[in-house]
Amino acid sequence: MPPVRLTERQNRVFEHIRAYFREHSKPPTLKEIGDALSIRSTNGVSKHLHALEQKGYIRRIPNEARGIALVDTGADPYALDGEVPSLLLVSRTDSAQPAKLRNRPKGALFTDPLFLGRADEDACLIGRAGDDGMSDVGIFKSDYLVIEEQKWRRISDGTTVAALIGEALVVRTFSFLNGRLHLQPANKSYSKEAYPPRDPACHVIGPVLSVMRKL
Amino acid sequence: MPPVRLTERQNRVFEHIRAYFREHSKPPTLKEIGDALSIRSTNGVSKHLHALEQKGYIRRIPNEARGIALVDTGADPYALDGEVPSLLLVSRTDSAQPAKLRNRPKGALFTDPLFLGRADEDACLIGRAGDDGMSDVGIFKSDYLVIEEQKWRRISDGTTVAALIGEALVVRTFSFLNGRLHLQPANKSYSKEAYPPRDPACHVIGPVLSVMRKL
DNA sequence: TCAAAGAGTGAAAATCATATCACCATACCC
DNA sequence: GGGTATGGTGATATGATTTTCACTCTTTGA
Repeated sequence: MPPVRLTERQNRVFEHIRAYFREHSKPPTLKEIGDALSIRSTNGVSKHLHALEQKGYIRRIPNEARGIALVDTGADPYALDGEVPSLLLVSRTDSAQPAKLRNRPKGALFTDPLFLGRADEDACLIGRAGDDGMSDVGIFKSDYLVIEEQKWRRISDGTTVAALIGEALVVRTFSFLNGRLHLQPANKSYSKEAYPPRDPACHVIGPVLSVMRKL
Repeated sequence: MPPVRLTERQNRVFEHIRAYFREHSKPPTLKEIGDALSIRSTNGVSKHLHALEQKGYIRRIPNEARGIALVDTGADPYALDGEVPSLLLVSRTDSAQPAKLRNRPKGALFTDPLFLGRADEDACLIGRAGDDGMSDVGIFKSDYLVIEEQKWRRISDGTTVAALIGEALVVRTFSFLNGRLHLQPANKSYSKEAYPPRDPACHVIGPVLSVMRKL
């Protein structure tokens, strides 16, 4: 069934919710909607929301503060313009799906060949450090990392690598001992971890070639 | 002030907020964060949020349900037009002849506009850190530094700057007090120095915009 | 004309969320 | 040993927000 038409007033309410979302990245309260549209009673607003929900424009979560969700089917802002990227800046990826690493890039950064060393440009990508586990060696959360994608078998012990652990991209010192991948943080307040090969909770992307930080 | 480092626990809280945002398009409540991280008291969560706010990772809106906002650190959609900026890599220069800084460059590095921020490309150059005076904040000897040339009078106190002291190019925290230029290292084993303006032994080049390191 | 449906008021009740208090424990540094 | 930072528990107070109830008014279509 096609979405039912909105009355003029209902459309105003709906548009205000979208505008509020754009500005605050969260839903408004009933009172805030009322203030904006000069509706003094939250109940008046509540009835509009009920109508919008019936007509399929929003979803409500009962008894929850700001429990309004847009049912948006619209196209997401794929702001990315396909330029001449040097290295892909990869987005958050789950360790269970490492193949998706290059899927939805956040962008691309021009990178001088100096920072790639001898590595093949096409094997390199850029990620951002997800924690401060290596802050003792000067690699901090959100630093930009030039990573050379490489199978863990070819990485020698003691190499600084980037790895996905769950949804986080972290930097660690790599070693392979007793049939397990060891990821050692430099910072002792972080804990050392070891995983069996092919554990979906852990994917070693490859050596970190360079680190870049915007101050 | 560069963003202060997060503890492992604080990082977990921060990452959970981001994950919640991705999934629900709105901020979580204190209780929801607590449930996810096994913190039974909302006060425990509250303290984490306070720390995250102090360190500049989030912003809180007092007395508001879900009053958490992520401080925009995302890749700036700086849809820059033209070429890839190529910055001069300067060579050793004596502080008494700062005008010679660009004279016999060692080379040039392609540098993504992201690392220049709003600075004018032509005012920027690249130098290499000459000592470990800022190793405590993750800037090490021989790191590549993107420096915006700027007169010291226009630099505000607390800015991280590059300066020539004798023949060495060093990174320090700048301040101007009692008619003297103060250069404060982050590392305690280095000594703080102060110079009168126009002392040939010291030339402040300008703010350090970015740091890059080949591993 | 009369009954829905839309739009709204005002207030109280119920629940959701945040803020604040006191107190405990561990680690680390001087 | 004392001070500070971190990471907690649990209770309670104070707001913030949503729900519900009773009632009014106008528009609209059969």
